Amino acid sequence: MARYVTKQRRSLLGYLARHADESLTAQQVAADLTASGVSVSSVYRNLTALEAEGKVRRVSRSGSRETYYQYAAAEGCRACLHLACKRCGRTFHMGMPAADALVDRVAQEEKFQIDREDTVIYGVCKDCR
Amino acid sequence: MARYVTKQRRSLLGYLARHADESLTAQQVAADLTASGVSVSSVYRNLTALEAEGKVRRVSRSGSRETYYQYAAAEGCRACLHLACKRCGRTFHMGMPAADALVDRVAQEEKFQIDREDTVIYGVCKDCR
DNA sequence: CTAGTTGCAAAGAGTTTGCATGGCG
DNA sequence: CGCCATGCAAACTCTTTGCAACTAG
Repeated sequence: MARYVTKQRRSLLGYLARHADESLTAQQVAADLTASGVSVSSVYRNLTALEAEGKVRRVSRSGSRETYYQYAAAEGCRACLHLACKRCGRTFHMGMPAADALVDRVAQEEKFQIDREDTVIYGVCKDCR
Repeated sequence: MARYVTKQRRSLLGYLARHADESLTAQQVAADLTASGVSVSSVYRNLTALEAEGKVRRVSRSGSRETYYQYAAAEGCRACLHLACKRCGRTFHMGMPAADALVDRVAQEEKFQIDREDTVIYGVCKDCR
């Protein structure tokens, strides 16, 4: 339970917010924040804490060995599906109507209940094509 | 690079085929095959080789730190989307019509080109609800 | 016979943890 | 002040690699 607002935690949140639409490895975050005077262990510990709090999401790119972290900014973020570009690494939000339609359709046709929070759809965004 | 059919490779393929609808960590595979006289390094090396050959897919479950491997059996497997149950770990194939519709819709509405091979949709299957 | 493979053990990479110190409330 | 959080380094876990022996073709 993170009760204290330490400067390290603030640094991390600030950093994540500034990279809200990217997915970063713990390594990258640690490397960048170490320069700002935050220890590696603090980065890991806070990342874990924030994930438990739901403020950060842990995604994983296929083909890569590392785990990626991503700021779970907005509230509505939890209700929409995410599209991750394999080229630029940015994340996009799928429009609600489209997302709803998809979830409903799969539920009906495949009898499979999609978990919006955990699902990340990979592909190539319009800018990278 | 010509490939030899060694007993280790055969063991691995057999094992994977027997667990075709599950996703397993390299660890699990290694542990089980070690008992059958296959060394850990061979498991890793063959898993990597098979992934390069496209016979095995590397997926990753959100919330988990490890990488999961899964047998990419059928050919048509490459063209359809995958649904992974978070409860039982099994993988299902999304019917082609539904998958096509989804890919097309996202391409149109979001201008995002989905990569069917890399995308794994998480949720709960009908048996686990 | 030749080149791909294997096992083992040592080396790496990434992440976690114990403990004394430091800082928020 | 009491407690949680931080740093640092050691500990760990998972995966990769060097090398000599081995084997499929």
